[in-house]
Amino acid sequence: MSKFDRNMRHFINHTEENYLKAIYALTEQSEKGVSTNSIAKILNTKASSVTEMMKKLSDKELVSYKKYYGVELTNKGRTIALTTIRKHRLWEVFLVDQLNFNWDEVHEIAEQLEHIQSEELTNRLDDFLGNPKFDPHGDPIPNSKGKIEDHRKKTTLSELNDGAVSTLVGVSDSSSLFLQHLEKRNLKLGTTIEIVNHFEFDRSLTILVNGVEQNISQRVADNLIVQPK
Amino acid sequence: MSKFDRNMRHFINHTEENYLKAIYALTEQSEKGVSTNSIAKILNTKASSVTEMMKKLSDKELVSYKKYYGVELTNKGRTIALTTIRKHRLWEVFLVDQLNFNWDEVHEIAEQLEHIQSEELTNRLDDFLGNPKFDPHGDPIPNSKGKIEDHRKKTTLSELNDGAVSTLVGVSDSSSLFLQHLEKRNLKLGTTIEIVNHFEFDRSLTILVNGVEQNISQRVADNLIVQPK
DNA sequence: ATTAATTTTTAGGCTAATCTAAAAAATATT
DNA sequence: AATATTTTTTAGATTAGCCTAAAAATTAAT
Repeated sequence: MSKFDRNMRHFINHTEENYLKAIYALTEQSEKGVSTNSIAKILNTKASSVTEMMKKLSDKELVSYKKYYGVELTNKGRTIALTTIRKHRLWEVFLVDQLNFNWDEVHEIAEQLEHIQSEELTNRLDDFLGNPKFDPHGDPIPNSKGKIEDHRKKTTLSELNDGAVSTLVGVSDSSSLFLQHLEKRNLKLGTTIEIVNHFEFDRSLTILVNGVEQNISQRVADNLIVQPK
Repeated sequence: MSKFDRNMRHFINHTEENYLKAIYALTEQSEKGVSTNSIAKILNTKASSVTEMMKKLSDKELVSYKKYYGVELTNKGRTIALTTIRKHRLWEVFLVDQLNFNWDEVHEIAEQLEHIQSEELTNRLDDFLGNPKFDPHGDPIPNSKGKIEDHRKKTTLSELNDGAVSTLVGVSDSSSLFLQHLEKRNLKLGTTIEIVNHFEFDRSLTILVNGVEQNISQRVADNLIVQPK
């Protein structure tokens, strides 16, 4: 095999990256080998197209694929998936933190930016953003080796007990109404929240934010994604 | 024609954007209708491929094309070309100003970033960067309507006369050796330079930068691209 | 354990963008 | 003006990624 051929193996295009990402996402959910149909559904394509692509990715040793028995990522494939996810999430942080996009507006743009190819760019962007560990939706950002360092589970604020201290890392409702509501209450990404107590009556809770106590409804707490400390 | 069809006309992909950019660049150089071969050369493709694409762009009313007589951009086509160039140059500013890339490292990455589709993103990036008028190579950045507002000619510092005041907008030599040299002498993008005098002997010159006089060689002055004020 | 239903794969086409080789038109040369 | 050269276009293939429809394999249901 020529040096050229060997290098070509490393060249992954948009389409392939999207397939690998989809397989990774499905693997997270079910652990088992991923089905052709489930991939097709995520990528808005047909099962026959998926089968064809699986052969290609299998040739490139990015997935292990056995006819009729679903597909799994190889280490190589998983690293590429995680690298793409890393780029996606870093760009989301950029869009929200630096360009003041709302958390719900960034996905589509990040879907494009995640395919930009330059390791140097990704790493500089990472540094520029202060090496964030989570994206605006609270999902962890893999490091430059494609490893997720921080596996702490994220939950909603409403699931934590009195006395729990956590960091706000995301929201599940990203309507501008809700985001504006948060702004008024000084709840920003990265804010530390301590739960003071729950009220039995309506499940509303008192929280401590920047030394100030305030009361929030269960509805709000349900939509706050936090990382327990 | 359905509304769908009309909208589809506005959808331009990577390849088409690159063709439009190439035609724009060639038009700048020669004013005349652009030849099939010259486009092929820029895009590293074959004349036959160009011919085919010209038919397609012509159908979309982005170029006016007559067999054997070269091609010109329509207003629509030129606007798209300029919008792509705007994106390219804004991203170059981002890479150099914010991520500290050298001026010579950014072209390839910007070639990718220029195809990201989101007007909102481009305009926010523009604001984020402080609405720069020139990219790191001294080329003007079109506005959000695809118009170049500032047509001032850029020249090298060595072509200006005593007393001339100008802004450093780029370099022609982008070796790291040269860039490091500039750093030491406090010559950054956007720096105002006043020429105090020329020395006949070796054509070196005394310049005033941030209130401090210094002497620079002709060699250096040749490689500094400036915008006269 | 057969049959029925579902899932997956194969077979055969389609489109966009490219290519090579040959034909046609324009330009240059004698 | 006729011929030679260059440029451009056409004709016919190729590749990646997708599609539909039919066949094959697996899984579920009786």
